[in-house]
Amino acid sequence: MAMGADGPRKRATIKDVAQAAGVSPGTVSNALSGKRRVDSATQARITAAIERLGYVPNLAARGMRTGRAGTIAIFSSMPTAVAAGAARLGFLMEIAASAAIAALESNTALLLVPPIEDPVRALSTIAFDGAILVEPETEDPYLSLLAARGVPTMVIGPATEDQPLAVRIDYRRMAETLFDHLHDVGARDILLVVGQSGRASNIAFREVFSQRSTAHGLPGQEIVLPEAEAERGAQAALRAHVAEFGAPDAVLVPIDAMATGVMAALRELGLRVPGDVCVATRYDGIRARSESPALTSLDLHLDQVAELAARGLVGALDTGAGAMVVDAPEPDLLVRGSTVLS
Amino acid sequence: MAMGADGPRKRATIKDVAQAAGVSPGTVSNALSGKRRVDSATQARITAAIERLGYVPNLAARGMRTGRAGTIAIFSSMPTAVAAGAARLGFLMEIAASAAIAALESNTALLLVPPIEDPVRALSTIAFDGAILVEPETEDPYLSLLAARGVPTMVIGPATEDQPLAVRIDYRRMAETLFDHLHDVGARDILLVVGQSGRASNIAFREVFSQRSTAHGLPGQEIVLPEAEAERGAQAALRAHVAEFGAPDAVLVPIDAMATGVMAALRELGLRVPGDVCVATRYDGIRARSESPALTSLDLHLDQVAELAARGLVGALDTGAGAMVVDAPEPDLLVRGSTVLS
DNA sequence: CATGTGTTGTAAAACGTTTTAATGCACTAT
DNA sequence: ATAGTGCATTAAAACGTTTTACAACACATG
Repeated sequence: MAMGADGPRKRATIKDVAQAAGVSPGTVSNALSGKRRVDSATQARITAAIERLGYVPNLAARGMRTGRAGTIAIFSSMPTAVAAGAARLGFLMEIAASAAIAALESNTALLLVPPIEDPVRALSTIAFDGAILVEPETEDPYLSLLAARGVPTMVIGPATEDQPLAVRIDYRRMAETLFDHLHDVGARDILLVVGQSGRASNIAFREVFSQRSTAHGLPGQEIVLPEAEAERGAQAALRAHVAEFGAPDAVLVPIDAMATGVMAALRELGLRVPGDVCVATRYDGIRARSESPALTSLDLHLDQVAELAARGLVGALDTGAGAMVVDAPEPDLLVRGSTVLS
Repeated sequence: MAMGADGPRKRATIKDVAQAAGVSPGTVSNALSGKRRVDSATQARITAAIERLGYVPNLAARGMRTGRAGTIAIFSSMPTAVAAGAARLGFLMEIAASAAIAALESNTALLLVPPIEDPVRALSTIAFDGAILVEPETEDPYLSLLAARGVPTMVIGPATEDQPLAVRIDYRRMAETLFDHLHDVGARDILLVVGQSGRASNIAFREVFSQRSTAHGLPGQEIVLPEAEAERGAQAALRAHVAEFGAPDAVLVPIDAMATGVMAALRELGLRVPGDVCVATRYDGIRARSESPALTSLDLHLDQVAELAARGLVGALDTGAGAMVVDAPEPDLLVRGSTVLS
């Protein structure tokens, strides 16, 4: 000791505080956490010492002892979550922003985990107590990994029986709202353009579309595409469809990247929106808004959804409660220029 | 021990692995980290044991020993960062998304820390090795807190002498590019609408605007507003300005929320964009794109900026290098319908 | 007086890793 | 033979908390 001069002062520890306040480390710990009463006089001495020494708890040490990291992670396996440019700001980021706020109010920080090639490595590199998983697939790799590791996981997505923590999204309701709007504005030859993967939202949209079409006695044609080349694929597919069958009255295209492709194809073909063809999509994101005309879509109330998810997860972690399933708020229709002349 | 049945199996520790492989914990640690050579035979036994026991390192324990949390945090004190709804997806989130990807490639996770009332609490609740600070103010509370705590902090923002880690943003260049574009499309009576706070970007825009206006012999009027009520304030101020001075040829309004207000006021006054008045803003975000016509703005290459910042910070943490200052890529003009008829 | 009860405080163990200094061991060079 | 040199490994000491079991004391109760 007595290391002389002005080297980078080592950070004060709880021991230093204890010594300065003339108590034991355990007492300081109790004073800090409030887990046990400490005499108000000692309490005062301790807070004074903390102040004077500029003590900041070592969170790693605390975490090792308590087994809590004080963080939750947000994941998504959606390939679109990592789209380029400003479109990167989609669904996932909108939820993340709100979840971060809600989490921080519970003294928990949010880890942003982008989709990467090697989920396993991510999970063993990053310390977190629980996870929020956005729109898991049917056999989602993250979900099974997290389950195997026993990490409490809050799913934002489809309702499943065996998922104890969830904010349930009603994709059928979305499909119904959009379909009915198109029908209301007079569309009869409605075309569905939808993703191929087994995601719940694709399935729900196809089911509802088919049911509603049958019920109204409409043709109900659909184009099913792989999600990967969403924009380009949708553009080409729509072009081909119009060439073969002529133009529909309306296109219902839940995935916004595909909606961009659809709009491009319609422009290319000289078809007017909404004069010749109406278009509606699901997520009111930057893509829907940057189109001209802007696309009719849904307000999914993602801020509320995120808050429910974050609070629910943190609550479950704190109380040890195993299950908490709530429904997302009902989506509201946002009528824009792509279905109604402004 | 011998606790009978099937309780929730305790997670395997490095000791268990060591025992199973017939070596000491230290050797397992070395095998894991690669910090020292271990014989390939023992290496194999160890990896086998890890596999068999499903061992996952306890990151808190590791962190305590190494003093590294394996995370970096991203902050911003910008009030606009927490705007409501989809507008929440601004600048900050766009940077965060890209930074998260870059960080994860270096085995570092990104903590999303929204602006809150009590920064001090956030800093002692959350464990992180370094920070990315977006657009700090002149006397930024976060910056001084982080500095006081000795946390390496990468600033994305204005160039300052004493900041060792930075991705420098050239706000003057942005102002010049936008002003010159407005001048090029024929605007002569250009109005600047800008924020009141001491943020570098406000200062740069005012300086450049004044210099350029003088150089060209233009009136160069400006409206300076508090950032808080950006949208409403800009709308009212522009209305008043037009009432007093008549309509300008063009409005240069760097803050996108204010640009929204300006557009609203122009609509209200029955002025056509770009026929009567051109409008340009700085950040090509959701607001700029959702306007009709969409607003001419700048591509700031935020993905590259974020990558530079994240990599630079992680590099500095790893190597202990104290300084790393780089320039952000030059912004590119995005000409849209608000300055040129499409 | 003996016993119980509640309140503050303490000492020491534990959490699971990494790192340091030391140990054996095989081999080479003197 | 002796010393020197690497190499692979180990034992044990940290890292800074929280928690457990216990002690000391004051006070009330029988």
